[in-house]
Amino acid sequence: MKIFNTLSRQKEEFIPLEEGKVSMYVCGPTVYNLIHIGNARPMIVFDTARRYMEHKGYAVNYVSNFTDVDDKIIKKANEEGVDPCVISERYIEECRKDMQALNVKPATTHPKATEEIGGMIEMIQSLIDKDHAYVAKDGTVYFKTRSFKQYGKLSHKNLDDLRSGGRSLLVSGEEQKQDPLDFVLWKPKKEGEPYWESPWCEGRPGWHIECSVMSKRYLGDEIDIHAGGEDLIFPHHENEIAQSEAANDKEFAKYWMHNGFLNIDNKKMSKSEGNFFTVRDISEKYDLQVLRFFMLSAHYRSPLNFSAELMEAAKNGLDRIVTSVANLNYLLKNAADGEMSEEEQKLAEEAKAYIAQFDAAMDDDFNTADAISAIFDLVKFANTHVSENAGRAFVQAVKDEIVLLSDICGLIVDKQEEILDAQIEELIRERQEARKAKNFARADEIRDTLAAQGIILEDTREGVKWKRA
RNA sequence: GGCGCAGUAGCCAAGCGGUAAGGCGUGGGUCUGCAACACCCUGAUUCACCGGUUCAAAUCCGGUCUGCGCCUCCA
Repeated sequence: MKIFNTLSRQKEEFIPLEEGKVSMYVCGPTVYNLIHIGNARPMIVFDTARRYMEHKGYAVNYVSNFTDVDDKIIKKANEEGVDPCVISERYIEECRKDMQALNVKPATTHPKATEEIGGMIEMIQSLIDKDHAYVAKDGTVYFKTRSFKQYGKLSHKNLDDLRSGGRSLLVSGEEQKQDPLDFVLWKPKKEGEPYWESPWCEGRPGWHIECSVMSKRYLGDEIDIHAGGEDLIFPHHENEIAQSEAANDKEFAKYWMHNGFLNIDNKKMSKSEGNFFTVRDISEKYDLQVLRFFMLSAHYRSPLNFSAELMEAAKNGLDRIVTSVANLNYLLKNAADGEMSEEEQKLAEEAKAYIAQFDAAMDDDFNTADAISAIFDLVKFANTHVSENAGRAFVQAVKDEIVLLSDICGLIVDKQEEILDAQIEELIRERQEARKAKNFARADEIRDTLAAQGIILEDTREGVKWKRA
């Protein structure tokens, strides 16, 4: 299995620290609002990577944090006149709901920054002790960027370039930095802000230190994979490396994975542009499986454009897979028991090639776009070779294969049959009677009535099938 | 200014040295009371452009044009 490593800017063979195990940390959202569809991309993409590694037999220890102390959370809390934790708790809950609808597996651990303050103080102190950090007059603690020789190795920047860059890196109130590139580890509280006691001042942690500490606590000093959006490469991940490696004297993460950005109608998503969508917004119009399918239809490192048309196309594409599985379920009802025929065995063997095709795509830096094409090839195979004459064992085998591959992508394609209420059942029955009597006007009328309720009827050779719009 | 990414059919998107996957859409056909589903057929002599390397290039090298990202909170 190969993974593109931002550190080397190359695909590298994945070799875990410990055989059969993967430790993975994914930077999670700051919970000051409902998550937007841009937040959803890393969640979906890295959840898929996790699922694939689990499919390959790795035990994956997957950690993803919630940043629950931050300026934006405090701002929102002040607006609503509530405690910041009311805001963060609320949006953590909402985020969990969205993740569930997106079929993103809960992480092994979802640490919260505010519950890890002790560890942060400890790490900051050890950085001070090692002369990698210093305390300013007002109690702010800064990381001494120049003290970490490899600073810039992830983002491939060198300190002097950063320095001479077009703008001044000195922000107001930060004149006390020894170097403009130094960044905050701990900052003093301001009026009305939540704070914690520390050896330096009452205050709160800087953003970067959180992830270093949570990763260390739940996964250890060295981990296999650290992932997040590409915008986090600099400065967030660069700073994490500096903190962790300076404090632990070990290589922080072996593989760094970054997903590309999601654009809306070819523009960066932003509230001011009015092209801002939350996951919740999308869920009002689509099953979120469609969003997931859409995001996996491109490579995770490529920029991805989002638009209404593209979502429609994604919906139709996903439907093709779902319909195929529904058909197989249908065939399963009346299929004959017993061994597979010789021809079926041969075909079943042939079908296994699609798994290999899928795996080969995923082994190549999680090429989900290519992997999905293997699923489509399999669907075509099923639609072509599995008929009403097929035996149960064969139908089941093909279905299991589609479901397996879809499941690795986190796509739910085996829809459980819902029980319709009696009234609708009766209408469907009445329509069958009407069709038999060649009263097509009445039959179509019933079909239209049900369609208005979001129930689409399809007449197949085996009988009437229905699905939700 | 520094660092980096991308340009493949109407749209989306793989391929990254051996002669263009897949999906959506379009049009035609089979099936069907009709519709839907499904299946078959329908598409790039060509991969932004110009040079070069090679027996061979969408794939490598150089240049041009266009679009984009990061360098500041941001997935």
